[in-house]
Amino acid sequence: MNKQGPITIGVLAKLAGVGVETVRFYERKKLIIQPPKTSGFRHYSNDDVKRIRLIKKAQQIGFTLEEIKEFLSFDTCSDESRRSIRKNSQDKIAEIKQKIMDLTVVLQALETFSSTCGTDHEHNQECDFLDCFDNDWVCCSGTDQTCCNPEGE
Amino acid sequence: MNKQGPITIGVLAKLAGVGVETVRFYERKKLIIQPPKTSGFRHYSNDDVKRIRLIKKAQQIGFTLEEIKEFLSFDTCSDESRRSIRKNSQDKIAEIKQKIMDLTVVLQALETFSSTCGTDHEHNQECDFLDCFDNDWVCCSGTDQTCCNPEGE
DNA sequence: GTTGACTCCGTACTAGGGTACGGAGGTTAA
DNA sequence: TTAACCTCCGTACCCTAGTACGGAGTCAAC
Repeated sequence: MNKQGPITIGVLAKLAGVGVETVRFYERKKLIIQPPKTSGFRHYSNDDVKRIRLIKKAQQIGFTLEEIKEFLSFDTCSDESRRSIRKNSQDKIAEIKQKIMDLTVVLQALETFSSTCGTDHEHNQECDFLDCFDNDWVCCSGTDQTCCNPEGE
Repeated sequence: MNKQGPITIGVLAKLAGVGVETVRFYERKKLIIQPPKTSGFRHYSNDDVKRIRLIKKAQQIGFTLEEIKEFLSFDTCSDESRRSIRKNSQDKIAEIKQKIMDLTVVLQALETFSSTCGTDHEHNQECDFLDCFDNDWVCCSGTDQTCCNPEGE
């Protein structure tokens, strides 16, 4: 697997899809551990590639580097980490669930908004996005429609 | 509703749950429009409170201020905004769907991890978080379990 | 043994999203 | 009418997450 010579910082960066400076930055921030050096050059392992890919994935989803660092400290199932996992991952799960719910609500609002305001229908009134938000994102529906009322859809 | 006197910047900030400096910052960034002033002081409306709450909510979900600004330009269903909505909201919808999917994947991974490594079960081996990630987040399952194997659950 | 690509390190800079400062003037209640 | 508090504004500073720079050393191939 590792026949192409040592994984230097440039190789690691390429494999993980980041810049060399980013790798050094993560080292400074203790997100990855500086590996042993051969004549002054860092030689990484495949785990470091995985680790950086994990960091980037977690970031995309909305975790900060500080959170990811904590997250990565759960890397083995030792007795001492288990307590920490129980405590932290439940919080994080609740947070993610909330985020998913919020996004779902926004998605529905945008879809409704887009399929009413976004069409060429005649509208009898202005549709106020802020009011939709304030009304738990209920937009353009209900008995007393005050906005974006498409005719006979 | 508005009997307690004018909504000055401090009142607005308190009502919306942000700092005064944040309100001024949003004004500079054109996320809110500077309201008319009475003897040099800004007097806001209830819509501004809604607007800032919307901004904070959208931020929590992972939108940048720049995205939110674009988002807020969909605020009415006027003829001129309708074209913009048609063009932009479909992209935004796709983006949100992707975000929800990513979060769902991480949620499942965290739940699996938490319910195996996070329990008091005896584990026959160390559980490697990086390996779980690398294996499409499939952790502690499959025919050749290499980690975190709870006994008779 | 020189060239070119790569790596070393510290330091500086960038963009996004605020937060703090400080002097001047307005407002309100004792 | 004075004190306490609020607001004005520009500017400076902070943190996060990188990105760039530049001089020096290393390596591999020709």
